[in-house]
Amino acid sequence: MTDTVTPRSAKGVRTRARLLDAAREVFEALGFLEARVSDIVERAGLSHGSFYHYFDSKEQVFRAVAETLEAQLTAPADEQERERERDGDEGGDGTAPAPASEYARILAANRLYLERYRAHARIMGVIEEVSRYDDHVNQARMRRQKHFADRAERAIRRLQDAGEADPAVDPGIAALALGSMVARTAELWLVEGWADYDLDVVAEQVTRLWAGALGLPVPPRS
Amino acid sequence: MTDTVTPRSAKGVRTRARLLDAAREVFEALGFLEARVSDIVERAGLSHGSFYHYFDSKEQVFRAVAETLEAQLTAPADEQERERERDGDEGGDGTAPAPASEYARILAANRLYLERYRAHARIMGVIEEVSRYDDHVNQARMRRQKHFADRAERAIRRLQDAGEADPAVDPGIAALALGSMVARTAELWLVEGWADYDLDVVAEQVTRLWAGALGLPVPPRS
Amino acid sequence: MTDTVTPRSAKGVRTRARLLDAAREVFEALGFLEARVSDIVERAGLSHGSFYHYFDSKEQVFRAVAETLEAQLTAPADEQERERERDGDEGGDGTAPAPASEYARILAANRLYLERYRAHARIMGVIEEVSRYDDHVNQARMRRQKHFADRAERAIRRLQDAGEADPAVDPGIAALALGSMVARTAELWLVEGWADYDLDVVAEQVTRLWAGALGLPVPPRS
Amino acid sequence: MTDTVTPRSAKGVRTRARLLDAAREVFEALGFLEARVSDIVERAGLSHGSFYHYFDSKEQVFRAVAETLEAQLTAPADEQERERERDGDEGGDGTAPAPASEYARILAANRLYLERYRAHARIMGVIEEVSRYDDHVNQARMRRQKHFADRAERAIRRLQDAGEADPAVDPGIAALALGSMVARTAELWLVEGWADYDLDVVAEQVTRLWAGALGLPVPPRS
DNA sequence: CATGAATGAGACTTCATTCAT
DNA sequence: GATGAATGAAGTCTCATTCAT
Repeated sequence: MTDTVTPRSAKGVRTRARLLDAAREVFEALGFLEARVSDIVERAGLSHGSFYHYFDSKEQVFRAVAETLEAQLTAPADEQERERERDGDEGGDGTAPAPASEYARILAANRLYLERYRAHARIMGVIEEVSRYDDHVNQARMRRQKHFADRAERAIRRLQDAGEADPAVDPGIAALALGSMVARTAELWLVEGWADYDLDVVAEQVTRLWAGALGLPVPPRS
Repeated sequence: MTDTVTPRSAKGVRTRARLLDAAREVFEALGFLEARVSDIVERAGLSHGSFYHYFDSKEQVFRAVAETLEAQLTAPADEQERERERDGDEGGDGTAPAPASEYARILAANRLYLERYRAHARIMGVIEEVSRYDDHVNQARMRRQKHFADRAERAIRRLQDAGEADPAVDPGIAALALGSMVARTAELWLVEGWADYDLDVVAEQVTRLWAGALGLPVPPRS
Repeated sequence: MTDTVTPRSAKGVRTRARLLDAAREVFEALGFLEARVSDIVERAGLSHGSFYHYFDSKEQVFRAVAETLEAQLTAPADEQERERERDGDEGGDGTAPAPASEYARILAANRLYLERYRAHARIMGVIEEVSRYDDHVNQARMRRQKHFADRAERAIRRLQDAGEADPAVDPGIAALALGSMVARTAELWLVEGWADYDLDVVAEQVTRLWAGALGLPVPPRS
Repeated sequence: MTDTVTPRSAKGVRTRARLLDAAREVFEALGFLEARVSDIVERAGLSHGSFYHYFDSKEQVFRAVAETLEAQLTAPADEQERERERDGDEGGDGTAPAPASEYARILAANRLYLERYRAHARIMGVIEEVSRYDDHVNQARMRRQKHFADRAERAIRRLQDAGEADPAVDPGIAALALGSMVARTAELWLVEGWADYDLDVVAEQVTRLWAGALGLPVPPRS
């Protein structure tokens, strides 16, 4: 009944990190079920004992991997990401980014989501897998969905109140549906290999659909 | 390596069907991983040997269950379903259904999809699970997605050619995204218990979003 | 507890024969352990039920196959075999066979043994296999060995009494050893593929060794 | 698919050895097919897991057991064995052993083979069994045969060149046949219980036959 | 005579986890 | 902190044989 441990020494911190890295790589390569603790410790160059010194179980190490991801997905954009967003926004003619229209705000959010998803596509696929049979992971996934849905719902209400969005739209259902649209499109495209699209194009298209769905004005053909 | 068998007698047909039914029920109750072959044969009142007389493995029986489902989901609407569609369409005031406007057609398809999904929600959730680690099941799932996406893509092109849908929309991406919207909304709502919505409302809302996304006219608030 | 049956009708006789033939072919192709009753009935174009109508078990059908073989191996030479023996005996110069010298008699017996072994090499290999874990089959094999050993022992005694064979040889041990020599040589050569020898050469060589071992005169280099 | 392991610690070495010993004993008592992995681990006082930590399968542990045996059978005689050889050689009258005549050399080799075979008769019988359906084991057995046959073949050629052995003998076939004689005699005598002979007598007799077969001088009746 | 559906005991094997060093 | 040997529960699958029709 060795209790897992939060490392106290610098060496312990490094060992734990090695295990986490190895775990992520193995899960990416094999999925959760195929991955064995042996694979993880082998890749980390450590022993079984060390693994269980830092983690309770295979499930728990996966949760640790997944939580890191979830945090990264819902974090506010960092400077680098805001930079890329401006680039993607300026269109082909090199003009300055549009002022923060509603459409532009949605586009920025969608781009950010897709970029992050793409950066971690493999492990996102495994999270989709594991969330089907691990409650903890599923709850984390649901929290993320809710996070995006709540934000979207508030935005829709605001736009309806401002007379810009179709008042016949149910903000709750619309937030669920539009978030689902982006999330599953990302999965099918980036995990399942649905087709070989360009990220800018996909971001623009889903944003166009999103805006049109709410009755917001959409830009003409670019 | 005992060869599985296609039943040659009426009794065999019945036994195989009993196993399939039992398997579906067990998978619905326990999910794929938790389900044991013992559970299935116990419920079917048969022996292990009988199971392996008809199926190679737990995987294979699940594929058989899933294929039945996939076929049902993509089949054309039967009379009963068309009946329900007319009921759902007439709104709360008992007026006649709208003539087959584009909106009405999309609504009908979405209602049908959601009704069928709801009728099999449990096993649909398990299919989502298994498709993450079984290639066969995943391919069947992908075929279903493609089936819906192709139909949607053709419809979008037709509408664009007729000058009714936004020509700036990419039909391929839009078909993927809108199909994803409905599919994942169904999953989160009916499998994950996202919220307790009314089917008519959800069908109307996703259809409104779908139509708006393409730039089609949407009805005013009902 | 269906008792096996000695077929009464002509049809039954044919069915049993089909099963025996199929069994021999399957055993030759797969060995005993790998062979399944399913393989046998499939090849015979019959059902499991039919198999157990005529045979008690997989062991028993093998014993039936083996017994047929054993009988053929120990039977006196038929006309055709005596014919071949004369051909092999006459050497390259077409002269008449030598009169029945002792050497010639031993050669004839060894040739006959090797020819029969070669004609059934596959199944002989399987008999060697099965006799290691089936008492019945082993006893049959031992009876065959004893049959040859007894004959050889009597011949050795006779030759010793006639002052032709080395009196220091123990007839019992020599019979065992020389029989073993021919039997295992046949197995290694014809079943294990030890080398690609000519039957006439092998027969001549083992006979030469056999005769020399007993102190009998051997012919000079042919 | 857990990788088996070469023990890294002294304890591991001991455990692996315990398993090997237990396996040999169980195989001797039950034969290969009847032996279960459970029997082996029970006798070793270990768990199933430990077994599969060191061996892939029942087949593999048998191969390890067999390889040890094969090595012992083909090793050069140790001091103790040479001692016994001298004892056996001196005959009943207590005279000194003959100088290393060819006959004496063959006798020494045959005695050694028979003694070793007798010391491991049970497991040798099981090796004969298993080699009929396990390619690895069969190949090891064939290597052993070839080892003895090659040695014999070289000796025969040497004797022929020296004008001592019958030049009409084919060295390859004779080596196969005489090796077969000793090997199968040992099996029938020591495994199948053919008769209750004395080892010295059998060694002397097969050597007498062997020498006579090659046309070498054999000692008169002892 | 023939069919083929049904049986069921039991062996092998995996791998997450524990524990002595 | 680290090692790796040891554990053992649990589940899949095979196939000879039986039996109802």
